[in-house]
Amino acid sequence: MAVTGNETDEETELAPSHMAAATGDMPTYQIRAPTTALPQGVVMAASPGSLHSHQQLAEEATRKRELRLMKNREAAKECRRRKKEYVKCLESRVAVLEVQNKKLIEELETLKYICSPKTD
DNA sequence: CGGCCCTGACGTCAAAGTGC
DNA sequence: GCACTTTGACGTCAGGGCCG
Repeated sequence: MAVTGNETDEETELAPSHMAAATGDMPTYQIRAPTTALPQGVVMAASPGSLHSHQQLAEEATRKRELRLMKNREAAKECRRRKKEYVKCLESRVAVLEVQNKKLIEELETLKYICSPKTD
């Protein structure tokens, strides 16, 4: 997956694509998986182009709807899974940055002390 | 342009938590 | 123990983006 030039090493984390559009600087966590096999129980349409009665058309519509709902169900699960992963990723990054920030503050205090003029 | 995928929003449900 | 609230997972819909 090609991430558009975000150079910081730790910036491989995921971000919602539409949020990325909003903020303009976050990589996407949307990963287009290769088209997966249909879950069990899915039967593909039969005989396109054959004559259809009203009932057949209705059944076809129902079948299509159920197939769409099932696919969307799976997509929603996957979407939530990725989102949780993304949040975890952000949380761990926050933890790292907090430690880093603390160290920098300590370093600053040390340098201030070293550089301060001695008054006695 | 139609079909498909992704995801935010919303409603529902069950389990866990809380105050009484 | 019970009523109420919170939390997490789920299914569905709507709408935008992508691709052939």
